[in-house]
Amino acid sequence: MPAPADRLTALHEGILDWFAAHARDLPWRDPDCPPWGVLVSEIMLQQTPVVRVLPRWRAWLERWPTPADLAAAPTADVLTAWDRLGYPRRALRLQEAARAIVERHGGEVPADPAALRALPGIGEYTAAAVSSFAFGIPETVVDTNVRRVLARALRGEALPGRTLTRAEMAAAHAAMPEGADRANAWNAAVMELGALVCTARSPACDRCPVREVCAWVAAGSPPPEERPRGQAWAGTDRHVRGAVMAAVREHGRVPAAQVRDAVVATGRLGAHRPEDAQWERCVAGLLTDGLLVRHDDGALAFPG
DNA sequence: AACTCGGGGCC
DNA sequence: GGCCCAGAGTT
Repeated sequence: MPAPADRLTALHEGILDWFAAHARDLPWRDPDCPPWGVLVSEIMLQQTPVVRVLPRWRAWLERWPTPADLAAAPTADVLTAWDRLGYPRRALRLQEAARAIVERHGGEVPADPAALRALPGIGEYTAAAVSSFAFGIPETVVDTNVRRVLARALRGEALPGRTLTRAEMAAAHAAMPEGADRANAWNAAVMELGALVCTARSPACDRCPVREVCAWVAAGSPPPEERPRGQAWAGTDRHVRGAVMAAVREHGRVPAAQVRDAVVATGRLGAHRPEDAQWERCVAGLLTDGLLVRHDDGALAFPG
């Protein structure tokens, strides 16, 4: 196994060359894609796989090609267009961000990571990603793919820890190659390697360009440690909230007396039948979150 | 640091 | 059925 500095050099060459040959042809990577398209893609890709984002992203950019277009749209249209991408509050934040871009930045997506970070729904990852991918500013981009690739290649760990630490960010920054162009390519390349080869469950090490210098492979590819159970799904508030949103998407407006029947009729609840308290908690939460409004007659609908 | 917040496809 | 996915915001 090489010394750390040599390993880093080998990783740079191996991953950058691999990316040049194997990168997916994603529309938001097109040099002609405007920063707005990159921003929309990053929001949609938060916790949602590429294959599900692609069709929604195309329709979105065609319908709202600039921040000003989205800022002026009825929020109900925005939520409907979000469709089933999940976490619909992201759609609200994206429209709020578009309005802030119009008000604070003259309608142009800002390049500065701090200005991006100040927009609704944009955290440390997304701010860095937009700066790097849309504007060529070599910020340190660390998503779940980057965390996993670096955990394996540099530290020999099967999977990264539960939360991103400052030490991990510093290590990711230190691992970047010199030069803005190479650093920006590196950001995309490590993510792509994690998405296509160095995957969470069944990494394709036989196709990996850097298996010779990977600390995890060198250690014999030890299995990950037991991790605490993730959130359950069936019957949770998230499940019920999603079904309520689906009912409103399908009908546009759901009379108060028909809410439960309409939601059950979506088929999304399976066999689960919420208790009164859960119905009320979920609808109240959606109203509080601004994802629904209640009309004077009690009917539920999307806002605006 | 731990929690909530969708949804679908795959093992 | 559990697990994972280009995370963010709140507590």
